[in-house]
This record gives sequence, C-alpha cells and structure tokens, in this order.
Amino acid sequence: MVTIKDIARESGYSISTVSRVLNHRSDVSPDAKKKIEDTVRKFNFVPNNNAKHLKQNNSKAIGVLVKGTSNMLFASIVEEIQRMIEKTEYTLVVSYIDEDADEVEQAVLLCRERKPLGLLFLGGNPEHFEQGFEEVDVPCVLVTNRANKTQFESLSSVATDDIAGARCAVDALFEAGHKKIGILGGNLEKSHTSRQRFKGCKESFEAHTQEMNVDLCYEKSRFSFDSAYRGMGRLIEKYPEMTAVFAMSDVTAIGAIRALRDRGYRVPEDISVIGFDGIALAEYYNPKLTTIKQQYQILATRSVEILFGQIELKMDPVHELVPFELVNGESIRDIK
Amino acid sequence: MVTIKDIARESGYSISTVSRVLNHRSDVSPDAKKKIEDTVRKFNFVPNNNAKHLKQNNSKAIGVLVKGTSNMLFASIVEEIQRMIEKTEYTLVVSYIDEDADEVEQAVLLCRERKPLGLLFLGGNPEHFEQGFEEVDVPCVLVTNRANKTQFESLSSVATDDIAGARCAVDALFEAGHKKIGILGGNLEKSHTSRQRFKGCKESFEAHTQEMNVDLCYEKSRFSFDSAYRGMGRLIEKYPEMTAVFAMSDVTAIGAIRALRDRGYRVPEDISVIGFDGIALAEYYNPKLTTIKQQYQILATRSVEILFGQIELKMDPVHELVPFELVNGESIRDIK
DNA sequence: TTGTAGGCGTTATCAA
DNA sequence: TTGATAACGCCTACAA
Repeated sequence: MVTIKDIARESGYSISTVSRVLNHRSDVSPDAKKKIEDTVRKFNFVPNNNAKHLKQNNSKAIGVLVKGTSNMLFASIVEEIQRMIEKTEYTLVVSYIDEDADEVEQAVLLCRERKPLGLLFLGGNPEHFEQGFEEVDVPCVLVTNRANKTQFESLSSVATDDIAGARCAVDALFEAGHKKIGILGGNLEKSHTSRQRFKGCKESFEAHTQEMNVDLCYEKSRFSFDSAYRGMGRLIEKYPEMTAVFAMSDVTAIGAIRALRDRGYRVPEDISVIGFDGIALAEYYNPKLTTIKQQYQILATRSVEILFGQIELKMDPVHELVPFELVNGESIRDIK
Repeated sequence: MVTIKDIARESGYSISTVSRVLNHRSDVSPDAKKKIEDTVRKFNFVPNNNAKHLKQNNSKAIGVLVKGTSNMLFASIVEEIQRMIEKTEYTLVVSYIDEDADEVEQAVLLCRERKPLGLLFLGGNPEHFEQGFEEVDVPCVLVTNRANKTQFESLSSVATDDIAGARCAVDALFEAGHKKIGILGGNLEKSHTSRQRFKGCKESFEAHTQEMNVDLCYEKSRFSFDSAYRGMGRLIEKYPEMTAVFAMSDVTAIGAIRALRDRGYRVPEDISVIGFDGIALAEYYNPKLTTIKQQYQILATRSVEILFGQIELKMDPVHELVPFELVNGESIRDIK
C-alpha cells in the first residue's frame, strides 16, 4: 500500500507539504504542488480514509434509513438522493429496515457505528422519536412524514400532507358516485402514515355524510404485492357490496387489483381502485392507476437541502409540506 | 466521545486488557472480563471503527456494484444479499452505476476508497474485465453473467444461462404458432446480457428454420419502463406485421405492453409478449406476464457463499449456472 | 513556504 | 494474566 510517506519521499518534500497539497491548501508553492501532484498520479495514491477520519473524527457520511423494502416510492427517493450526494464529498450509508421496525433504535446503532453527520429517515413514526431520539446527536430529516409536532432541536421533516392526500383520494371516489368504499391500508397501530391517511378517509366520509363502519370497510396489509393481494381477498369477502377501494399505496393497489381480477371482478367496471404515491409503474399498469402522486423528486431534493442546511449552516429545523397531485388513470369508474 | 482509554481508567485496568476483552480473547481473567464488560455497558462504549481498521488495515466491507437502477431483479437480489450479510460482521457498500457504464473502472475506485474484502457485480460485461481488472486485487463474483471464459484467479460467476433462457422464450413463441417475432432488447454493443440473449433468439430462429432480419425485428431500449415504451413504439412502427415480442426483461415487457395498448393493440389477443427475469410484479401485472424466471434467491445465496469461500477459505473461483424456469402467464396467445 | 513533532483510538508485540 | 509502548496513515499546531 502506498502512503503519504512514500509520496513525500518520492517527491522530495515533507509529509506536511504533501498533506497540504492533498487538501488543496493555498500555502504551497506552485512548484511543490505540481511535483507532488505528479507523483501522486504516478503512484496512484489515494489517502487512507480510516486514518483521515480517525484524526478528524468525522466520516462525511450521511445515513439513510429506509423503512420497508418493497416501497417503490422510497426506491425512487433513494435514487434521487444518491444522485445528489454523489456530486459532493459526502458518502451515503443506506440501511433498509422492516416497515414495522423501530427506526430510532436503528438510528442510534447507525450513529454509533458509522458516525454519520446527518440522517435521513424515509418513512418513520413521529412517535418513535419521542423516546430514544436524544441519543441521536446529529441533524435528521424525516421524509414523507410530518414531525411538526415534535420539539427536537435537530429534527426537520419534508412530507406530503397524508391527511389531505387521502381525503382527496376518497373524495374522488365519492364524486364518481361511490358510496360503499373499502380501505386497504397499513397497520394502524404501527404505521403513522397509515393512521394519517386513515384520518383523511374519515374526513372525506364525514364531508359526504357517510357512516364509516371501520370493522367492515378497513382491512390491513403490508405495503407489498402479496400482502395486499391477501388483504384484498379478506376485504372483498367481508364487504362484497363494495364498489370502490382506496389502497394506501400504488403497490398495494396493484396487489389488490390482481386479487379482484382473480376473483372475477373487473377493474374499474365492477370495482374502482385508487392508489397513493404515483410511482412510475402506475402509468404502465393496466388499468393505468388513478392515484395521489407524491412528488418524489422534490421530497428528495428538499430533504437533502434541509439536512445540509442543518449540518453546515446550523440552520433551525423546518417542517415542509410538498404538494401532491391527483393523477387520473383508468382505475375509477364514474357510476353516477 | 468515550474511548477505550476512559474504559481503562474507569474499570481500573489497562488499555491492553480492555482491548483483549473487546476482542473476546481468552487470556483474560474472568474478573477483569466481567468488570470491563460492565463499564463498557455503563458508558455505552463502542469501539471506533476508523482506528480499528487503520490499525488492521481491513474494513470487513463487501462492495456491491449494481448496474442499472431500474432493474427490479437486481433490487430483489440486493435485498437478499443484504439479509445474508447483516447476520455477519461484514458491512455492505452498495453502489449503483449506469447500465452502460464500465463497472471495472468503478470497482477500481471502490477498492481504492473503501478497501473492501470482496466485490459482487450485479450485471456486468465479462469483456470489461479483460482490461483493468488486474487492479482489483480482491475476490469478485459476477452475478447474472457468466465469466467462465475469463481466466482470472479471483473472479467467479453465478448466472442464469441467458442463451438457453432466451432461446426458451422465443421457442415458446414459435410453439404458440408465431412466426413474425420482434425483439426488444438492450444495446448489443454495450450489454453482454443482451448479446447473450440475442444469441439465444438466433438459435431459436434457426431451429425453427426462420430467417431473422435483424434490422427489422430488433429494437434497442434501456431496461426501464419509459425507454421500453419508446422502443416498442419504434418497433411496432417498422414491423407492424409482428404478432409476438420477446422483451429482454419484465420491466421492458411492461413498458412494451403499455406502448402497444396505447396504440390500440391488445395483449395477447393482437400481439403476444414474453418477458425475462420473473420479478414479483410479473404475476401481478395485467395480463400476467409469461416470462423466464431467474431464481434470484439462489443467485444471491450462491454469490455470497462463493465470495466468502474465496475470501475466507481461499477457494478457487467457480462458474455456476442456476436453472431458469418458464413461467406461464397470460401474455402469450396460441395462434395455431 | 516548508518541516518537525505530537496526537487521533485502536491493536499487537514484548516484557514483566 | 497483565501493562507499557510502538505502530497504523494522516492532519495540524508550531517552529524555522
């Protein structure tokens, strides 16, 4: 392994001068700079990160905690974050955890092990932050969930308004004349997102003076194709008069539609389905999914910007909402 | 930050003894062991990885280079690899690169920067390895592509037989009575996978004594929904008599089907489509995709096993084939 | 502008 | 069974 020492020896300068050149500092003569850069290239020298960070005691790493592996929206957001980070000197440490796991626990571990300068939570339960979050001593941004009610000095959030989004989705069903509406969502005890979207559903039901019988119309599933498939099976069995379903994610919607078709229902002719997220797949599916589109690029961009603001400019945490959009596909039938 | 020094002071032992306990060595008295472990717990001490690796000059990291971000098969494989690695003391460094990029270049960089103990290539061009690969001095496994013709001491491969798989796919189309078959695949100059699958197509054409007019029946696209959508548009325009298409991935197939439907063709009534990969989505799509299923779990498991065999047991490289499977969906129509 | 020397947190060698 | 102490590769006062 070639070290800074070798470069010093070969170039005829001292270790410190080499170090200065490596760190692009100004107090070096052009001569020294050139000579040293040449030998660096010649020997293909790359500084040892461990040694560097040992001294500086920081890792220039940004941690990303992704909740749920089948979440295609998160996949797009991660991709976008990656694209932004790779242009900087930071590196990304991505860690996937189960959609029902406690992200704060994982965050504490990640901080201890990798010493990141900041953390991005893709999905996450604001309530989890109430306990244990003190141990996380770096700036964090909760992405796709609001944390405006928490009072942490270092926790920002960038999210879509889940309540309004879900309400908009269910409104769309009511406006198409549907009254018997089922809901296929996550675990209301564990998933804050699901709880928020469920609130939106309730608001819509109330606004349309429609009773909601939760036991009948709500069915729980994870955010994956197969779990949604099974969930939809249970839902249609207990609520066969249903004419429309709000699925709390596009992946869920697709699992649901498959389940319906396998039981002989046509979508949207017999049953309408609306999704949530607006992933790329939505417009390639048959039928094209009508869905609430989260602007994943903006979510990603703003998250990273805010995190860097907190890390480098010591800015105060902010809580932003990113507007959503109702995308009209072919999965809703107007029965008025 | 609490260091090994603090633990030494607080426990009343020396740094060396603490280090011994930390590394589970036997030459420590039970007394010392207990006392030190207690103070470690009390102070929530975690060893500094940088210092550790600086000294040991290894990082216990496994690098994963993923070619193509929209590749859902790779996503599943990565997930599976993650699941395996997280049970070990190794950590994973995942890096996504463009599907047409040079993975060996990236590998060299990754090695220099992170000093991984081994590398997993998800997708990759055996030809790229011919130049520059000497610089990669750690064991590697090429996943989903065969490298049996290369002669590197440290390069294994675990793959599906792309030639046979593609041949099987096109055979299925011929056997359903199709004669005018289009192919939607990758860049034949840059993608080894595409080239292999294309070979399989040719074999099938020959076996069915069918002329292949490449200019007419082949169209190029990237492995993403939107690129496939546009590619299919071009293909159907230049070859409107086509009754069946072999899409070189399921994602491609879905983009293609959307393109066909948007132009008024029904699948499979008017045009049959067969995919490749067998991703989860395939059986949730409408129509269910007929496809060549790659066994991603086995691919992932064997890759990791082989890599560890090379790293820890200094085993020789091996080149394995994992069997594929024709999954019958609803996207092919029998026109005999 | 350059060089010397000390230290970052850990492991490993050697002597006690 | 323990404890000094010298590395590991780099950065950074401070001195020249």
